[in-house]
Amino acid sequence: MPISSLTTGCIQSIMTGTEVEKPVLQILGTKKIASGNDSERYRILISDGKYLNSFAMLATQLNHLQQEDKLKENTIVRLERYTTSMVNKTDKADKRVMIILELTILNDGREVGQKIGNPQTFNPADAASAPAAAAASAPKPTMNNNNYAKNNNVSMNQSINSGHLISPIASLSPYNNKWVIKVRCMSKSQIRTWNNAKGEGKLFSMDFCDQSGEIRATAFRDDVDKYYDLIKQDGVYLISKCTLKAANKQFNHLKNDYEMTFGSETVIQPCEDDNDDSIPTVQYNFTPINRIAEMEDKSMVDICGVVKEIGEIVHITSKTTNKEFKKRELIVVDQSEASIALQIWGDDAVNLMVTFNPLLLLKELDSANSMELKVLALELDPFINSIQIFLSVIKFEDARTGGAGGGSMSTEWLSFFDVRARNLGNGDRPDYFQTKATIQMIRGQNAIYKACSSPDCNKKVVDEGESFRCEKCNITSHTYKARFLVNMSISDWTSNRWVTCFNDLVEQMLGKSASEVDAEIQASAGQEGNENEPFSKMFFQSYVFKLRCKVETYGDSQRNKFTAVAATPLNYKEYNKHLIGDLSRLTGIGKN
DNA sequence: CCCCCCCC
Repeated sequence: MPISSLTTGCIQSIMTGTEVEKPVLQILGTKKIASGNDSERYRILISDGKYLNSFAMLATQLNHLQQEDKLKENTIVRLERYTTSMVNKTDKADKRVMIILELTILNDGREVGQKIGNPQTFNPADAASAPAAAAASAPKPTMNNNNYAKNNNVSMNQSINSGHLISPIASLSPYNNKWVIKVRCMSKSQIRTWNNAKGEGKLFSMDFCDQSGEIRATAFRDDVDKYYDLIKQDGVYLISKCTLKAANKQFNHLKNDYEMTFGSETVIQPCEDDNDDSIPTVQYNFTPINRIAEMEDKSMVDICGVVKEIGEIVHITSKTTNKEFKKRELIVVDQSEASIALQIWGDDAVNLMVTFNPLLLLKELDSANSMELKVLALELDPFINSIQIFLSVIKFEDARTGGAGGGSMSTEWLSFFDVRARNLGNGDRPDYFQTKATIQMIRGQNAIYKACSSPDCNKKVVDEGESFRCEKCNITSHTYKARFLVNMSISDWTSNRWVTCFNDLVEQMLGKSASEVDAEIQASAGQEGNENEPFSKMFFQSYVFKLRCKVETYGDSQRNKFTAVAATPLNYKEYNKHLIGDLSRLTGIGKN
């Protein structure tokens, strides 16, 4: 590879505001800028052979280059994209810094082996006296047609801009409050309230991006009302006068050392053109679903998949905080032919259906061909809105162990033998596992109970003959709601257990509602010994049971109580895949 | 100024 020649003298043009397209420069050094936390930023000493520029920074998305040691001394690079920004220093003149957004390495530092030319530190004061010389020696600098750079020169709305140029997110810091950023909203949270020792209030936060990076912003209290409806996902905004502070990396995974807070001074102006392609849309880095199990707990992943199953909205009351939650679970599959349960909480779970087309999505169940999935996910229009949800950065709970908090499809396969051998059910929290099992026996007696007729209450009522009293709702009604609560003995390949199966699962397995069965039983009242008959359809059916077990104490005896939380009809293709996986793990034969 | 992330 011949050594590339540098764009001699271009630093003068760049640092005085003239844009040079794709300049070729030599790196003479890199330096990590001290920062208060584990996020890094690198300053680069860069040369055009004539001038040195030490006010160049690497956009954080390029940090990997430094970490991979690709920016060694003497390396020659071509800047594919960069931007400059005026940094205001109160005691001195404004200073221009250069932020490198994208570069190509032309020659390795060792290959070049030396500093090219005898570059001198560029001094803007000198430039004023001799501007022509450098421009003449540069190989035809042309105006940079890069959109981002162009935007820097667009005359912005004076009301917020006060004549300042658009700054890249990467240049924001707590020491600089004279800036306007032009950003796209990548995501917006729900409104959340808090109530603690320090007081109460509400907030929402949103993540913004531009070409240089990303940053989180949070609005509190009155600002929530002011801005919540204004900020829309994918919208482009001009924003100024926020407070910056160090980002708390524990909760904020964006690539930025800082995060910002809206205040009374803050000005936000929506841009007319949300399609402005100078401001990037959300960038994804997809992880195949079958790799998630290998990742560290609580890792952040982007996934690209389609919905295989859509759960109902479930209302939950937290046992620790007594707070009400709404949840919906989706099963998502991707090209890796793996699936994972995706939990969607709060209003997101409710609003999901609005843009959802369950028919189209469910169609994938039958033609689960990995090649087709990709095309459908990316190109079928009705998918796009819903798919966006999965494309977003999604936090999966412990997908590996299937223990507390695991998604249903990531639940560990364990036999009843394993469960006993591992002493499961003895912890503070219940244990979850799944096994393929066949229903051997069903206890028909008391398989249906009379539940409170209020829609959200399933509590067993006190039967007062003519009326039914719910002690939870404190109401008495003349009607009740029949619900299943079935005990059945199920057997896997190692052993059998009595498990409790709640209403929805039994209705699903039986294809009949508890009310229908209740009516049948009433109609044939008096016939003894036929209690199991209504359930005969379920006998000897096999399912993949997802089970919860927890040791409970009854008087002075303890018993491991098993409850079915899901029963999926056997999909032999999938189950065989699991068995083949076990075989290859056990024997080392097969997969790599 | 939040920082909770729930449940079966």
